[in-house]
Amino acid sequence: MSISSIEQSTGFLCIRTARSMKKKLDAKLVKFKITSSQHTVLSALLETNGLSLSEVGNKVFLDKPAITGLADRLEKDNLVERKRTATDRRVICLYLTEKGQKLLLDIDNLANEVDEELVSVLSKRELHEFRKQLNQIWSSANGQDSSDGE
Amino acid sequence: MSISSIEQSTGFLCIRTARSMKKKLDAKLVKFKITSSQHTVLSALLETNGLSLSEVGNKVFLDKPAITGLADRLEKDNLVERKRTATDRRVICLYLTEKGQKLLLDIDNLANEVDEELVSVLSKRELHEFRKQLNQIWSSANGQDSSDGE
DNA sequence: TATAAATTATTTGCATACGAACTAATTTTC
DNA sequence: GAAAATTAGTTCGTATGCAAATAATTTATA
Repeated sequence: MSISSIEQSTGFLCIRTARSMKKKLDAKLVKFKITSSQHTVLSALLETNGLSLSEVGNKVFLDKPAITGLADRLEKDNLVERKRTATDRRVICLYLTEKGQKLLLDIDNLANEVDEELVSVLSKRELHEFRKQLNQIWSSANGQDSSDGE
Repeated sequence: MSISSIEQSTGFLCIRTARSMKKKLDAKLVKFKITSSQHTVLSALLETNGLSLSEVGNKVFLDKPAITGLADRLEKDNLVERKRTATDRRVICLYLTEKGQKLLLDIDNLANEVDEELVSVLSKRELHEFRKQLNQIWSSANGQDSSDGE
């Protein structure tokens, strides 16, 4: 009978750390009146301006309803724009507005700084390892790897 | 001028991985009709049955409103019980019910299995490093002492 | 001792997230 | 060419999380 303490669970540790990181990111972004989740969507669009909502979801790994909500709020603030495609009228593409592009460029440096600050306790080698392990876990949880079907 | 892609952000990677882990944990727990967040609260009480809501919050690192909500839902399902303390009538303590204790013992092994499964892509050494780094980042972000007893 | 300050839990308001069900549009099948 | 299946996005219900404001109670202090 193992009666595990919470800290023994790696899942708990990871969720706790992620929550903490998100909190810091949000705190830094609040002066720009966007959240970290919104920032990831904007960033995805900076790479490729004009993505369908589904494509955005695949990039930031969020479900459709979450993207719809994020797009709603970003559109309300005039940071993105919805445009229905002519060729396939089911598809709605998201585009950064002028305001959105400008905001994103302003934020870009800050976002990197915050990110570096968060992991500043790790050495370069450790950080490299850490990122690799995060990706390994994530890939196995989302790839065709996991032996436990369903 | 770095125009960072999302994957370059360690914060994003960690949040994404944590979300993925939480999703798996929740999927495994759904047959017991509790969520991973609720499970952490129950686990905290298994260690010490009878904690004030604030103490629970400190254990699982959630704010008071979150604990209030979790306690509401757990109480609704008769898994915990609220009792106001006589000595300090501001304090409300949470206790596991019979049902809660039983459920938690049933789950305990499963929770460990899921957790191990999630990190099964890492070697023992990597897992040790990974957990250490999670704790380092979390500690520095929360101004805690980075003395992880393990 | 009167009252200001601190503490504990709750409430309120906002923003995520997820699953299920729904609508609209397109593609596939027969 | 019409029914069926598929796809894209939205809506709805539930559960988190957080910040700020409230209420109740206790402690500190002038």
